[in-house]
Amino acid sequence: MALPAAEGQALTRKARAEETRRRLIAAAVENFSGRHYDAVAVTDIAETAGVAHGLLFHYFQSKRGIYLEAMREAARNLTGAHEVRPEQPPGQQVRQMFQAHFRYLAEHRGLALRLVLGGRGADPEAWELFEEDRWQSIEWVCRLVGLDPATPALRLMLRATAGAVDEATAYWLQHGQSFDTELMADALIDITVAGIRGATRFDQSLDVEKAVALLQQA
Amino acid sequence: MALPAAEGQALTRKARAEETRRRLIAAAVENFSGRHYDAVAVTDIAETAGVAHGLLFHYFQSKRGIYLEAMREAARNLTGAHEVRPEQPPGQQVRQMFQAHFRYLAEHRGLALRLVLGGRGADPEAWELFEEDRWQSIEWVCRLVGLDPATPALRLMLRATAGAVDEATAYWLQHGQSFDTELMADALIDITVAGIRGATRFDQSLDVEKAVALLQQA
Amino acid sequence: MALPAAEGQALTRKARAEETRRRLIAAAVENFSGRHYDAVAVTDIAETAGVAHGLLFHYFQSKRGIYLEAMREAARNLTGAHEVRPEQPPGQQVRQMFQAHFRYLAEHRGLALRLVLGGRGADPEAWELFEEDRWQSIEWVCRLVGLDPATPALRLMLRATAGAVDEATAYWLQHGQSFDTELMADALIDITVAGIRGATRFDQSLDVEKAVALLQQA
Amino acid sequence: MALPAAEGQALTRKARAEETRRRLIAAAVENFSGRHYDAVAVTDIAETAGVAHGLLFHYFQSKRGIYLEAMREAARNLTGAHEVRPEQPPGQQVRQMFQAHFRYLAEHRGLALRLVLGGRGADPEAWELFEEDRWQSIEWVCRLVGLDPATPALRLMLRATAGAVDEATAYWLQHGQSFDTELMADALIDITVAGIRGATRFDQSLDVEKAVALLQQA
DNA sequence: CATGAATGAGACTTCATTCAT
DNA sequence: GATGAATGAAGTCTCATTCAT
Repeated sequence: MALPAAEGQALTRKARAEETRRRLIAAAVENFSGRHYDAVAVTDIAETAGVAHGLLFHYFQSKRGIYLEAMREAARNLTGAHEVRPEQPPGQQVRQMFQAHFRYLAEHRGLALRLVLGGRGADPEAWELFEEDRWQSIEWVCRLVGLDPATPALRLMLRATAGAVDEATAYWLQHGQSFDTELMADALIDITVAGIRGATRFDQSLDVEKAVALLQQA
Repeated sequence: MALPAAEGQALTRKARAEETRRRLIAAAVENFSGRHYDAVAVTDIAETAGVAHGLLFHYFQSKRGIYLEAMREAARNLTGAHEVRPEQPPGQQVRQMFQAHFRYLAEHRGLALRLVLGGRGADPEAWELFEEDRWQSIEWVCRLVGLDPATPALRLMLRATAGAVDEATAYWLQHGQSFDTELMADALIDITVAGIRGATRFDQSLDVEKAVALLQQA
Repeated sequence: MALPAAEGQALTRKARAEETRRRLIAAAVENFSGRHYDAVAVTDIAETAGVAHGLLFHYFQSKRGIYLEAMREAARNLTGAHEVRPEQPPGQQVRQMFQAHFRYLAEHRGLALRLVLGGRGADPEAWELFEEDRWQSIEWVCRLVGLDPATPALRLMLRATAGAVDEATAYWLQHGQSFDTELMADALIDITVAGIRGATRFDQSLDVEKAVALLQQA
Repeated sequence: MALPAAEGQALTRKARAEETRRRLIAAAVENFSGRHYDAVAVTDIAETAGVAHGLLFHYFQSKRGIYLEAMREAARNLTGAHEVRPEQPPGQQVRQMFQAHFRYLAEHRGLALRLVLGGRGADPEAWELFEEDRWQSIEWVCRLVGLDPATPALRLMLRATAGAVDEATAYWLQHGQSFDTELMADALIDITVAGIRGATRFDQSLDVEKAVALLQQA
């Protein structure tokens, strides 16, 4: 009976540590969402989390360490928000994904504008984390509509299309979200279709019409 | 006889000063193209320009001062590179503009990837400078094909389209520029057309077919 | 029946605790032999010993505490290595002591070069521990050959002689131990003799010839 | 007439900077003479010199930078103090060198006990600076009495002898300098002679008697 | 106009030490 | 006895900015 109690205490202690760690990551996401890397001081994060700044080094070794951890966390959350109903037709799923994307970023404005849409200039290593997310979405769409995501021309055009999605999102967030997300999803599918069709200019062996039909099928 | 000599010297001094100033700005563009704001030290710029770092404050008051001046210079150069032949049909002019854009950024890779395509995260104030350029290009296209650039739906979609252009450019620069710029221009015009057409989803009073026809007319 | 069991456990616990303590001291000697005081972190020692660093404070109160304990241990070991056969003639015993000294330090190179021969600059308090050893050796030699170790001139010269022994050892360790230890012992006895004779320059009442004869008698 | 004035001012400015630099080095020597490397804070040195601590990095890049510079300065000064009259017989010159050595270190007690005699444990790199000095002295003595300083056995024994000199100095400094430096010089020459003679134990082809005679010739 | 010496705020990081479990 | 989370002092170093010359 003493043993379970000890175990219980041990768990409590470990759990509390894990909770502290989580608080630090959350504080980091919050701070880095608001200001860029160099403008955020380690002390700020510790203060936000309500712990001594030394603890941050105990858990993450360095400022960059917690930064990347925070970015990974943010990327995981964004990916997690993309869930769609797989039993629906492809066009519907893509539309749902776009809308989920808008919704999540609208709820995390700072994170959206600074980290997700912030651009490669701020921090290439962190950018890569979200870039990987983008490619996974692109490949998911390709598989959904039967296109080979390895085709260079498609990659170019779909990446360009993703840029359109990002800028549309940014514009939307910065102008009071005064556009209907359903219409935005549709309009961005239009652009995606144009991107896919445009790819055939580079690679005339591409057959995209079936994919286009699937995307446009409401 | 003494006066003209003095004037001559004054002119020489002024000219030399102007030359120093220019060297400093060039050095700043070079440095900020390679590393982000906080990673560039004032000393680095002065060293690149071959002057004492104190002089930089004489001309530009602060680090941020020379930074913005350098960004303005870069934006001016990019805009200047967009020149097209106004006697040609609109579609041709847009295509030429795209190609000039690619060409200039390919010749200024660091500036392109960090500053122009670097994203709003790196430095919002600098981002604004290039953002203004983008809007001028968008408005120029609108005027060229008879669209009202004040239409909100058009602004959203054309800004999204510009995002596609930027990401296409970035992808192109990062993958060995292994796509034909003429084809890229055509494919991006396809996307632009899709963007313009997509705008009608938000605003059914829009009539874009004449504009689309002008753009597509090779 | 329960009591003996409890006693057995208590003994086991005490023994295990003692073993942990020993492991910590050994880990401390190892670490301080390789790097100087400030370069060794408490965590390093705990890691080497395979325990939590908090435990170190339970046993030794402070970093300096375990440091001095480790130095004492090292000094004890060095002294312990100096054992000679007391039935032999004095000169032989001194020669044996020198050789034992070489042998022990060769087997504990890090400890030798950093702690024993490291010099008073590194840490005066630790230096004192080994310094005391030296004086005991000096006094042992004096007694062995019938000299009064309290004579100031002798103390000066014999301490100088000990310096020669140390530097000879250091040189030997740093040059591949490529000198025969027997010859080194003889040569250092020569220097010791010169030191003893030199003492008479300061104190003409000294009579050292009998002592010298004892030392030189092979 | 304006030009010389300007030059004069430039010189003044440069000279003042040089003076500041010197003050920093002097402050560093002072601080490092009193406490070991890690116990000295950059701020302490700056405070001693009466300047902002940032200036120290302007001149010496890092704490270690100024440390080594200070050691070099100290080594230079010690070497400079060794001047002897070259027209005198070798034995006399060696005796004079010893005495100059004592005198200089007596006047720089902290530097002597911590840096010169401080030992290799404190900082190997700094130790090397003084070690080089020692070898130069050893080679100077060899040349003076016609010995080949490359002989391994001689190197071993003379380095050991130098250890005797150092410890004699330390003992002397720590016991009120209550021994006549002339007698000390003579006694240490005795030890040196014993060292040189001892070298023949390792290398029987060595002929040292002429050198010994030169050294002993008062 | 030009220099670069001098300043000092502020950043990251390390680490001995404490203490609840 | 043993753990390791948590603390916070202290230190090195960078760098924009000022200013006398």
